[in-house]
This record gives sequence, structure tokens and C-alpha cells, in this order.
Amino acid sequence: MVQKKLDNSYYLADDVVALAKDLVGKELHVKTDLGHRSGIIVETEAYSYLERGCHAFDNKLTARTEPLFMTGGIAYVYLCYGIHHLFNIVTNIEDKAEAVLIRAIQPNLGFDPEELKPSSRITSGPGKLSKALGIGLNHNKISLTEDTIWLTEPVGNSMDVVASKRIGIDYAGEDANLLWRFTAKNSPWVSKKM
DNA sequence: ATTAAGATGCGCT
DNA sequence: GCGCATCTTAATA
Repeated sequence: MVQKKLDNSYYLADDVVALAKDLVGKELHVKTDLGHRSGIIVETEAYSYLERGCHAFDNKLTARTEPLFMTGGIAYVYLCYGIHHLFNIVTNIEDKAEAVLIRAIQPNLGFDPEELKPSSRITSGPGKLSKALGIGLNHNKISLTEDTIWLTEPVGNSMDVVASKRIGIDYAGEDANLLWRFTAKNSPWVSKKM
């Protein structure tokens, strides 16, 4: 069975919220020292320069947010709380800073049997999934059309997706109430907090 | 130069 | 369920 890599034009859509929803159910592949690992995306969040939750709100360009302003289809990895690597997919065209944060996946290829149990919670959280897949700062800005990190269409049929409020961005004021978080319905792999 | 705060996760109760 | 570790970033709190 051949899994087709998503074309780069997929990431250039102007509607980051619709894209975040569509990404739930896609399969994420990563090749690192840990080998080739993959998982089904079950939780995402949308971020846009139009709202305060985003690092690049009001087109704030810094050394850290630079990748967000680049053409869609690249990875944006940064360190949060000095400990956790958070993996985002940059979307939209150049200078329109938008991204989708991958918050949780369901392990598929390259994991130990123990880790494939939902109770392991090995990938249920943005920091944990990056660690489990071996994603680090060295993956920042790499293109998703290369054979390091890429997405494929899901093998099975589409999943039911539920919208909810984003997590951990109370400082964003009104924008914190946006229903820009998308989770796979009934999946045991989504991060628990609501 | 200094420091407050953060798109979190862990360990303990 | 709650508190804290831990360190980079960006504002100067």
C-alpha cells in the first residue's frame, strides 16, 4: 500500500482554522535517530497573526517567530517553559503568519507494544509527542515535502471532529474563547485537560 | 542588564 | 486536583 505524501499546496490555504480541523485524522511521519515513526493526528489548535494567542500577533517578527512568516509547509518547533518542544505546521503564504499546533497523536508505526496502549499516554500532549517522535529544535523550518517530517492521507475513513477552546492561553483575552482546538471524537489519545 | 511570564508535564496528596 | 520545576524569550512588569 502506497501512502501519498500531502502536496505542499495543501498548506497554503488561507483558512488556518479549517486546515486545523482537516489535519485531524492525517498521519504524521518522522524520521530521526529513533527510526521511522508515525501516528494519527487526533488533536490540533489553530493560531493566526489576527489574534492574540499567536506568537506572531500583530505581525510581531522576532528571531523566534520568523518561521511563521515563511511560506506554508514547513515545521515550526520552539521550546516552551524551557523544557518542552512544541511542534507546529506553518500554513498560508509568505508574510501571513499562521500555524497549526499538533497537540496529540495516536502512535502507529515504530513504537513499542507498551507505547501503543492508550494508558501509556506516550503522545498525549504537545511536549510529549515531540519527545516521543524525536522532534527537536533542529527540525525548525524544515520543509514537510522532505523525507524527515511529512504527512500522508489517513488509511481508513475520516474521523468525527469536535471543536473546543484552546488551552493555556488565558492571556489572550477574548481570543482565548475561540473554538480553535480540534479533537478526534472519542479518542483516548487527546490530552485530558478541557 | 535584568526579569516576568509562558501554546507544559510531572509528581505528590 | 494542585503546585512546582526549569529556561528561553522579549519586555523593561
